[in-house]
Amino acid sequence: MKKKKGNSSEDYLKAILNLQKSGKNVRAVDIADALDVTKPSVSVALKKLKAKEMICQDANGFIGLTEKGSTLAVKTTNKHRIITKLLTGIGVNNKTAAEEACLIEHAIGEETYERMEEYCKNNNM
Amino acid sequence: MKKKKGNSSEDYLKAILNLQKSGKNVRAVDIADALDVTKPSVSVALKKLKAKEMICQDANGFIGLTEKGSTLAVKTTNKHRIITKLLTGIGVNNKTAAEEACLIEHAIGEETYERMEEYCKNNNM
DNA sequence: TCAGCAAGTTAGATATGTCTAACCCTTCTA
DNA sequence: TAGAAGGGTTAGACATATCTAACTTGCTGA
Repeated sequence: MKKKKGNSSEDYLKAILNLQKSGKNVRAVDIADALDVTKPSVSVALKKLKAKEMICQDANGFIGLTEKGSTLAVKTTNKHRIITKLLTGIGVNNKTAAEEACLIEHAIGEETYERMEEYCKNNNM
Repeated sequence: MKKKKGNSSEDYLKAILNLQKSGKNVRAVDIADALDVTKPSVSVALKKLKAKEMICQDANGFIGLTEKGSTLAVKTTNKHRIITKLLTGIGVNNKTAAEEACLIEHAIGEETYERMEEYCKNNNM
């Protein structure tokens, strides 16, 4: 990942979910690499996610999503996927679409997300 | 306007352009009302816009857009309009579409904006 | 004429998120 | 076994945007 900084909690959760899918134990450094931020940034962000009971971290530093965190991570990931799909659908290149979807996903609410899902379904996207 | 805060320079320019269109002289308080922020917030924002030569303010406090500011304001307004159109096009209600377009417009670049324009044109939106 | 109000500004604080510097631990290795 | 290397955390600073409090200025009305 690159350029645009200023990640939100959801970006961190999304990254954690993504790393988990790759099968390895997730550590803070992995997240730092994935989001292209420094370790302290991750450390601070994880502290907040713990306070919100979104993640848990064991004695070895391995990070896991709680029920709550997982739900939000999945939701955010789905939003991201749908927005990317819509953008590429109108001709935006894949790379740009994925990057901008990352920013747009924080701007859209439940209603818009649902309309987007319907739109994709109705248009076989 | 309501809810979501954290306006960018572009939001202020857009508001100024919008107020100008209504035909009255634009003052800082008008912007504060339009964006639902306090006078100090506007004062600080305007100072930055002046530093970037986006606006000018006469002895009476009346605010005008410079060539540079006007160009950006128009561009941003167009972005906003197109995004709103696309959102309502997939079934999002007008109010939500307008509010979210305000946030999304800062997330999309030139390429995406052009693709959106083309899409609207090709679909008679 | 003087009090009061509207408009604009500055100062100081809060909230996010990021960075560098520095420090603590643990494990690996020469 | 001592030092390097890797992982994690804290402290302190910067940038952005917002707010409240307080001050200045100018106009208006009794």
